[in-house]
Amino acid sequence: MPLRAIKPQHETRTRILDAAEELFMQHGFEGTSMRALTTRAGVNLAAVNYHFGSKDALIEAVFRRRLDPMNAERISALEELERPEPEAIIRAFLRPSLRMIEDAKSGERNFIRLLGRTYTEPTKGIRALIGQMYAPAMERYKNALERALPQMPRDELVWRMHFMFGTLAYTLAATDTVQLIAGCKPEDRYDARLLEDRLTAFLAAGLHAPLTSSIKKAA
Amino acid sequence: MPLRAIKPQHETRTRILDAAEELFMQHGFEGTSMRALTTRAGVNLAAVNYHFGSKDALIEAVFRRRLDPMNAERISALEELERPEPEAIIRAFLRPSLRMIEDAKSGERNFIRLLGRTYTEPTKGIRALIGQMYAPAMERYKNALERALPQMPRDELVWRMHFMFGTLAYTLAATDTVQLIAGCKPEDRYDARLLEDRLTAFLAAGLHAPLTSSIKKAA
DNA sequence: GTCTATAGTCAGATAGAC
DNA sequence: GTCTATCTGACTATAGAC
Repeated sequence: MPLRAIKPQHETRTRILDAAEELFMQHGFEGTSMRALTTRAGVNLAAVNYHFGSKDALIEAVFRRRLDPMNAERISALEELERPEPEAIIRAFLRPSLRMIEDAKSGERNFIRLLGRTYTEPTKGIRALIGQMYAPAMERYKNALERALPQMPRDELVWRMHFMFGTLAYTLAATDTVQLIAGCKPEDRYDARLLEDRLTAFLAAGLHAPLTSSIKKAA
Repeated sequence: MPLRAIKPQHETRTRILDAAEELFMQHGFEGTSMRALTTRAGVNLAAVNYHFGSKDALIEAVFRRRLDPMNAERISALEELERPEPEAIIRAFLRPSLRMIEDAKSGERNFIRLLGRTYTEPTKGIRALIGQMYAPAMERYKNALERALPQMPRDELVWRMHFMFGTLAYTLAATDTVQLIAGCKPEDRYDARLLEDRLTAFLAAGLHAPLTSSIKKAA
């Protein structure tokens, strides 16, 4: 049997998802037309509506394809930790997303940047969707950090998790053209291991920051 | 002379800018039509083109109105520091933007959320514009932190500034509907002073985080 | 400076042949 | 499943009266 006979079951779907990932990342959801998208994918204009039903449903599919496995990986990485200390928990959370920036060949790098941008997406529906997909992993990580840091007021922990999440989101979304602070070594940007070390050092220190009197008072 | 005779010089301009701030925040740039915008502002459809020339020029004006004064404030706050230690530098940077979230009456709160979102905006022109407006303040803060932390490798400092910036951006952009981590006290969200304390504690600790061997090796 | 009316373009979606 | 052709609506921008 010739190899060519094994044709991907949904090649057109995949081509559309890959093109959508790239163009949504570059131009945003509203800025990407169905025409541009189907042209890039090399498929017919009507294919998106045939396979996904609508542009909105395509957006949802783009996130589901990668986000559900990524969060499943986060959950299993957390469960496999023998000694769930804060630093290890942070690394377990960071790794699945950082690994994607190294993969320039498949669209994972596109996706991870798109994701970083979408945390602050204006459209309500998309935010709700993302929140829903993250919820199970978030709940477990929150519980794990509460156990690892029993002395931390719960409100303050939630804020610090927000801060950690923001740092990751921004780091993932940043592109070569966003250089608010000049002087970044471009080659370090795609070194997931080094970035993980940098982020972990920064975030673990922030998580352990001493509680000032105003913070204690608010708790 | 009746008070009503004192009419703001460019009332229409201001109404447009306020409406743009709000709608851009809610629906993004592409998602906000001139029709929706002028209707909300209570002005004629043609007014945007008359006063600003185009939709793009309006977007630029929205940012210039608040960002230029905000960064000027950052620069003067930095220059007024007697002992420029890291924590004081961080506070000087955070304060002008956090103060805006308390002001629910004028559009400043809208603006600051819009700004948080725009750091990761896909459109190249807008990113370049924002970068340009930030450049003078960024350069000075970078220099101040380099002097305050002489033992820190320059590359690592630049990364940590990126992380700090991301944390701030995400915190500003987050709305009531974005609740990736459940359990945030809503009333704390608009307390700028408490938020400044929380952010400063977290960021200062991150900035001082010990350098791991992999980070030292990369420097 | 403000308005109406409209030009000119492009969007997302679909009907129906193959 | 894939295609062409096309519908309907919305968009930005502008011309020209007041």
